[in-house]
Amino acid sequence: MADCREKMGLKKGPWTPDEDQKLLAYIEEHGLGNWRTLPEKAANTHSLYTFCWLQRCGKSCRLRWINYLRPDLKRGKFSLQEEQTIIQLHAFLGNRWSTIAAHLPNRTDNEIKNYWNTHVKKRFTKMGIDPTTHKPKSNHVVSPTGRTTLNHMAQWESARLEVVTKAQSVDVVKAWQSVVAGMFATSTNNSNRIIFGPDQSSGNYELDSIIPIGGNVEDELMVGNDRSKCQVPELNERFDNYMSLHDTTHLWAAPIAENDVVEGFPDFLVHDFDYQIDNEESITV
DNA sequence: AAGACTGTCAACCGCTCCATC
DNA sequence: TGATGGAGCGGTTGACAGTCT
Repeated sequence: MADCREKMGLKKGPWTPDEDQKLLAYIEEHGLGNWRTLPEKAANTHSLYTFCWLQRCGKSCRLRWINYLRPDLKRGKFSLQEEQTIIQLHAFLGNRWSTIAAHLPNRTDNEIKNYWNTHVKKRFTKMGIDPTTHKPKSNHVVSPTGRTTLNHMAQWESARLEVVTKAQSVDVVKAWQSVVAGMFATSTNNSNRIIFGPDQSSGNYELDSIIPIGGNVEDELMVGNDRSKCQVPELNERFDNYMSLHDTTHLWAAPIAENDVVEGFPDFLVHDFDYQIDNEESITV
């Protein structure tokens, strides 16, 4: 494939400012359209910036535009809010970077993916939390009280819960909470609750296209009368993960003993966040 | 000072999805 | 209804910068 492209005279590797200019000029003039034929069109256009051929495949052009040239892109360090949103959404959606990116305005899926892999994933691993499942690793070293690692988790969880309360604009978070609430609701009054339902067109339960519908929890989600089981397998799994974190509350909510350090991790301090979490009192849920 | 190591991120690759014919 | 091709996605790579020894 690459050889074929090279034979066709198409270039790969880092983009030059000149190439960026040509691509921008073309998009400004013609708008976004057929990526595959764009380089040919750009090359044939008698615009100011097309004296030279844009020797890139359409795919490369699309990527360059989406990840770098788009004018609405927000570049630079992720804010605390953004990071927490990513963690929250990842717990629910997994590696669906494009879906996660859709909830972070002006950030690209590639950027989020990179951030996850280079920052968050590493931190989770250090905390003894499996970054894939968001569950504590079973073989992670803990103190004899079993409390310390959980304390770190608790602080992360505390921050996470904070964003749950703050990030009301993130509809997936809201919807997720709605499901969690719905699963344990005993009231018959469901009129104001958001409920997941099948995609209207396909009839499938699709996490990418979660839509609030009216109706009854039992009809749309539950398996028989069992409120602990959802008809969406992936949602069940994610919900289990969510609950597994909460299940530890009775352990880590207890007062922390002094000098309670993680064995084998002397440098593993109160928390290893890049950001500050106020204090340990905030742990209680 | 220099080589080794590590972290970051832009870009690529291969695959799937989906629209069109 | 199957074939085809374009768009988009997620995993991976590699270049480069920064840090360590």
